Order: sequence, then structure tokens, then C-alpha cells
Amino acid sequence: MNDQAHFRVRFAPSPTGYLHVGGARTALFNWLLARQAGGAFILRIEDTDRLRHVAGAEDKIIDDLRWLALDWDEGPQVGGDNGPYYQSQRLDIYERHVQQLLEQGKAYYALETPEQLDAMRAEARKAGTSISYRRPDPLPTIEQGLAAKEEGRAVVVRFKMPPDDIVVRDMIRGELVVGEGELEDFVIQKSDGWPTYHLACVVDDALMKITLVCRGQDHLSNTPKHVALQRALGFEMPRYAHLPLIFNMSGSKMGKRDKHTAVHEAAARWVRDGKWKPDDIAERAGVAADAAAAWFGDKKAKRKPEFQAMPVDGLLRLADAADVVLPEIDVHDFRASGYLPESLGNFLNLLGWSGGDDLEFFDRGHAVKAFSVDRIIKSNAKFDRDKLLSLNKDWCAKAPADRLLAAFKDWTRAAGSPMAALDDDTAARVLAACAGFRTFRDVQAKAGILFADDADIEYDPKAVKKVLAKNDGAGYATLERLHPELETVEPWTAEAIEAFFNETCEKTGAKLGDLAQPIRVAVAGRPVSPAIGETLVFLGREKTLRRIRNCLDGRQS
RNA sequence: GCCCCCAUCGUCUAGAGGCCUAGGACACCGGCUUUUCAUGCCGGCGACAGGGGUUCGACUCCCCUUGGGGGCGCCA
Repeated sequence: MNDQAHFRVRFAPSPTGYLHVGGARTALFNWLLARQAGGAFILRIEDTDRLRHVAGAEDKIIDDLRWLALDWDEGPQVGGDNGPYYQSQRLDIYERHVQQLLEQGKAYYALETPEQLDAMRAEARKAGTSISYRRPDPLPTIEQGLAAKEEGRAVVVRFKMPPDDIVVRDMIRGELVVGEGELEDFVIQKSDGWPTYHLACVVDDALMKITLVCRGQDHLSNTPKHVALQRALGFEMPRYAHLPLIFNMSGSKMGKRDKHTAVHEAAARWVRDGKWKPDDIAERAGVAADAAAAWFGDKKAKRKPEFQAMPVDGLLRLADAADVVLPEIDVHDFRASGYLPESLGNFLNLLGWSGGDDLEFFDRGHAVKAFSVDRIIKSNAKFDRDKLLSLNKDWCAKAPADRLLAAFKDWTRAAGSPMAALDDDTAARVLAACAGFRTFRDVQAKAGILFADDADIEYDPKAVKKVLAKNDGAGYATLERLHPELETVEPWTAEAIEAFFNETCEKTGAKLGDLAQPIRVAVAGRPVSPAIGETLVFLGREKTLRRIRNCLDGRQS
């Protein structure tokens, strides 16, 4: 019991953008561990990189964690006894520890210039070794370091790596031994006085009494450094669990670059097909015309930094205009695409962990009970969106109606869908009429046009040809015939409308599709919509008749 | 280049020496249901990276090769 009360884990994101799915998985696993043990889950913002910091990113991360229902016991917004929880507010703490190491001779001021460091690295590479920094002999004294600082030179503090073997016990990977001389003296304080990740992380984990550090495997190689620091500072060593990484299906890293690449490929294709001119693209993306011309005429341009730096809103406008669905990378992207947090959480739970049974569809409650570190998988995983899509479909199908409705309303508002204005009852009926959808975007695609302005209808030429124009305009003839009859259908309900269609079929010997499809194309512009009765009810009689009329009036000979 | 980690269907994974004719899910293919698109139901295709050991017996243990990944920053 006491043991459980002392169980403390943390999630420590760096505010350089939205919450990445990999980070979300790490957060989830930590949360699961904490809830299961009855321990504490701490959120700490690692904002020690002033250059890469993105304004407002921490709030976005916090928002996405909340959306995923991963609540924390200590951290931003909730406080706690071990704060502050922003590293940028803990500089005095780090300074104190750096001074301590300095005074004890366990760290020293290092005066090398970037050029000297580069030279050392090149030399090490040639010599076939991975340690490049050579400790100066004799070491600069504290006085010398201070004096150099006075002169305005860039001075950092390096940790003096002790000549010991370091053993890290990882709960997932087992024992990891790093021998003497395999680690170099790394920087613990930058020349601007801010701590590096290694120092800040070790100090905070200790002061925040973290008992288990569960993080991405990309930190595995750093861990021996952390252990050495802990020893030097007299800290207790937490337990470690390094999670496998998550990649794209192609095996590439899931990064925000993927979005740029997707847009670039689409835009370049459109330029090639003559659909767009670089000038149009420049305008939409809000960039200089010559830049756009250079980017989209050049296959390799997508790798250029100027292109990668393209502003996000411009990117989104482009993607929207080009009908490109950007690959989802961040939690935020999945929100925008109309996924349920339940299914994203469920899916992430399955990446790098398995319950050992065939159960794949489960809620958080089950996850808390079933989760365990020894069932975490060692190998990296690929993020299969198809599987997520399928899982989301199942979650939508099984979610309680009120829960689904609430999530749907959130989404319509965020997505700026015309369905955002619907009352609850209608929205619920739309959801029911689209049953079988995979994401809310599917609902939008199927029924959104019914609630949009008439002018927003884009008639799909293929559908018009096949359903309306074919056979000497048989479909148009059907519209002419049904239009007046639809005026008299009473009441205007799905049942009555369906009954009307069925009766007409019986009378004329037509098949339902012969009647419903022309109507569907006329009112939706495409051969896809909910069942014909519901479709027309959502539209209302007036709009139905008007759209059919408009369609007939706009008929091309 | 150096150090480290990993390795079962296309993908996520089950498998802790005989339960394996290697199981499930997604994807894919075929069929059925269906007023469109979906959904749903039924069936099918499909893997132990290669080579050496250890053992009466290896997907399971060991070694090598190959492949994938990470680290080697005044990024985290």
C-alpha cells in the first residue's frame, strides 16, 4: 500500500509543437502505470530550448492530453508539492546543482569554441571512435572559467565522467552495461546559463521523486549519462522502461515533415497537369511567387529548408484547395480528422503492448487492469492508419448515443462543418443515418452537403452522366415526373417518402434505384447520401424541390 | 565510422523447448445481404530473415551474417 503511494511516473514533453502520437503513447503508458498502482502521474514541461520553443505549444499539448482523458496529479493547471512544473521556472534549482558539482570537482567549465569541437568530432570519426570530446588537461579552474565568462566568451559546464562501469537495468530490455571510457564529458549547462536536457531531467526526476522513468527508446543511450549524474549528485536511481518507437508504414519517422511532403507532391502534380499555376499556389500558400515556382517545379524542393518552413496555415489552405488529406501525425490531426479519443487511445495502447489474449477492443478501465510493463514489446512498430480507422469505426458503432453525439458536435464545431448548427435531435439522426462510418469526416462526406447552401453543390460529371443524362436523359425525365409528386407527399417523413418511392416502383415497375439515384444526384450532386427518405427529410421539402428544379434548369444538353 | 537496441503473415501481434497443420485483428481477394455509399455476415490468401550450433525435439536457448532502428549536439 505504501509502496503504491510512492509510485510516481511522469510525462515530460518539450513544447516544440503539437502532441505527437508517439508522445501520446508514452503519456498513456505512464498514466496507465500510475492509475494501476494507485500512484501519481506528473506532467512536466521541458522548455529549456529557447530556440525551438513554439509559443503556445504547451497549451496545445495540455489540451490534447485532456482530450485523450489523460489527467495528471501534479503539473500545469493542477499544481502540486513538487513544482514548479515548467523547467523554465526552475533555473535556480539547476544552477544550484551545477554549482555543487563544480565545487566538488565533478564538473568543470569548458572553453572550447564550436570550431574546436567540430575538429575534435572530425578527428574522432577518422579514428573510428564515438567519443569525440577530449577532456582538457589540466582542467580549467573555476576562476579561469569565470574569467572567460567575464570576457564574454561562450563557456559551458561539462560533467566530468567518472571512470566507472555503469549498469542500467531496463524493465523492458534487461541489463545494459556501459564500460569505462565509453562516455564522454557532456554539457550540463549551456553558455546562456540554461541547463541541458540531461541535467534538468535528472534533477527534476529526483526532486519530483519519480520512481519509474518510462520514455521512448531514443533515450536509452542517454540513460547511462543520467545514471552517472545521479551518482554524482547523490540521487537514488529510478527504475527505467524504454518503449519501442513508432514509425510510418514506409518505415520513415513520423514527423511533421510528412505533411509538407504530402502537400508538395500534390501541388507539384497539379502544376504538372496544368491544373494550377505556381502563382495560384503562391497566393493560396501565402508565399512569394518565385518561391512557389521554384518549389513546385523541383522534385527535390520538398527537402529544402525554405519549403519545410512553409507556414502551417498556408499549408492547410493548400491541402484544402488541392483536396489533399494530410497524413495525421499529431494527436491534434486525429481530432481534426474526426476520430474518437477512445479509439486513438485504444489503438495507441496496442502499439508496443499486447494483453496476450485476442482482445483488441477495450476501454481505459480494462487497460488499467490489464496493463503491465512485462508485456511491453521490444521491437519498433509501424503506425497502421487502416487499423486505427477500423477501430474507430467499431468505437463509433458501439459508443453510447449521447457520447457519440457530444463528440460529433465538438468535431463539427472544430471543423467548421455546416452541421455544427444542427439541434441535438437532428444531429443524432444524421449519425444514425450514416451508421457504419469510420470517422466524422465520413459523416461530413455523406451528409454534410444536405445542410450546406445550395450553391455549394458540385455536380460530379460522372454521376450526372451515368444517372441523369444516360439513355437520352432518362434520369432527368424521372426528375421531371417526380418533382410535382414530391410536392404532395404527406407527411414529409422518411417513412412516408420511402412509401411514396415504393408505391411508385410498384406502379411503374421501376426499381427503387432507378428513382432514388436521380433524386440523390440532383440534391447532393453525387450518388452518395443517406437512405433516400432520410436524405430528403434532412433537406426538407422546400430545399429538395428547389435542388431538383435547379438541377433540371442547369441541365446541359 | 563508433557504441547500443531489435527481428513471427503487407501491418499490429499471440507464442515463455514438444500444446504449431504457427492463433487473432487490420489490410487484401472472393461470395452473400443491401434503394446509393458504407455497414454486416461467410470464406480465402498470407509469416517463424539466412546460416551454424545446443537438444530426443526448436518460432522458442546460444553464436555469426543480414536487415531495421536509436545514440554519438551548448535538441529534447
